[in-house]
Amino acid sequence: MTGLDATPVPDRPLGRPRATTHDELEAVGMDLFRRMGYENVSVQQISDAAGVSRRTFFRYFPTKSDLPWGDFGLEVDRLRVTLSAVPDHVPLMAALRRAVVEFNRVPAEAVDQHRARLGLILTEPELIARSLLKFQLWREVIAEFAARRLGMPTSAFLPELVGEIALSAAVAAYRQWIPAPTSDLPTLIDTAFAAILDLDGLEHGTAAVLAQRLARPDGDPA
Amino acid sequence: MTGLDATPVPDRPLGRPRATTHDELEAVGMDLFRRMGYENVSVQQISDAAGVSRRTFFRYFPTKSDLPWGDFGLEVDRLRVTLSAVPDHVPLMAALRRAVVEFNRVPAEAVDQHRARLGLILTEPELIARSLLKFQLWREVIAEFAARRLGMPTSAFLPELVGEIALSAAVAAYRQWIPAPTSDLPTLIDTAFAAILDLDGLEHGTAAVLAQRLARPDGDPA
DNA sequence: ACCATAAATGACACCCTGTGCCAATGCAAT
DNA sequence: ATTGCATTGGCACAGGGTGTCATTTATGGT
Repeated sequence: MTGLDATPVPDRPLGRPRATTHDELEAVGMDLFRRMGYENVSVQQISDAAGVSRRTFFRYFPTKSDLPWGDFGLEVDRLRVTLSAVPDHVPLMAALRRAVVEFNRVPAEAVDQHRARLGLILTEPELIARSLLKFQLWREVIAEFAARRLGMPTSAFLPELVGEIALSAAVAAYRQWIPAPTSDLPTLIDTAFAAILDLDGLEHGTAAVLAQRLARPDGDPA
Repeated sequence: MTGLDATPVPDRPLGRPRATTHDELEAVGMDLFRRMGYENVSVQQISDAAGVSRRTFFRYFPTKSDLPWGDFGLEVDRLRVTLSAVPDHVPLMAALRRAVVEFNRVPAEAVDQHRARLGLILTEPELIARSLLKFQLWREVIAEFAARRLGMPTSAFLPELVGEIALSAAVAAYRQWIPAPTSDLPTLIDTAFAAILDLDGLEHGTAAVLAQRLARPDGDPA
């Protein structure tokens, strides 16, 4: 050290260097899950494949079922930021619709990986169970926004209901998207919101219109 | 037995008599949960308290987290029967609204117990997780009905979405009802449906009307 | 009375997840 | 070299859940 340049936070401040990363464990784990099925892979196997002890795995992920979720907290923050930037003149449901649609727009090259992730999450029973816990954060962000708009506390009935509804739209769209490689997730979600905003119309022709919209190749002339 | 009456299926056809029942295990378990907290009670403790081996517990319930659900499959069947009896001229959402409201009407003397159950289910993380699996059956029944009405397969987008929406209404209502001993569950659920059917109106006065409706003591002059 | 049959129980062994605890490791600064 | 420190790995342990098998407790026939 020549002692001139100040490196107050030199990326590894102190102590023994890490033996792995969240990303590596996640990659190794997802690979094993895809090849052998989620419940046929033990944490021991993942740890071995990553060259790390079982104990260390649990220092990076609180649970085996957290693996497929990546850093979901960050994603949720992204949604919160998006919503906080919405101008006041945009109606509540329109704002949510747009925000949720954009939240689920993934780069073309990441689509397959994302589908695999969600497919696992909404297929494997243990992960389905876990998803409700994870999505609580997401719902909370929606509820906060609705609460601001309606002038109520976040925990009030209507904000929480709006959070549930938005999540319903997303999850229903996920379920359709996962097994259909040609479908477009943002379009599905937008359609879900359209349906929700005209539930009473479904029996009177709206359903047919929406179904036709989904049948089109990709463009979304709404 | 004087030996005259024919009993072709005498309730216990053969073999060693059962040492316990679902109801007994459930009662014993729920009592322990209430006094010590769900996660502080082991299956061993429940089994001991019921005078049965741990192994036998798992012959009656597949999981510790299934205990608070009673015979949910039967409840779901009840909902299915209700819906199948709805005349064709009743609009889709009106039928669901009514059916879900009635499904959640419990006799006055069972209210406290039911609240305790749901409170546990929607409070304890492990049980929250389990709830999604359980409610899948419930959602499926709603989706079946919507599918019939819309002339689509049950697994189509819109029927599944309607199932999600109905569940949202119920769950949001549960969450408000649990910590509020004076609130009325059917009224909350009915209000949730009212809100869902007029989401765009929430910002323009509907929210206030609904909130006021809930503030009233009990009667439901809709 | 006796014996076959059948269903449920209990005991045991086992694997897995998740956690607390502590000594060993590897790197940086002194 | 020594010290400081975060991370690792090993170990023991509680608890959930499952497969297996001998044992128990009834019924029904002879």
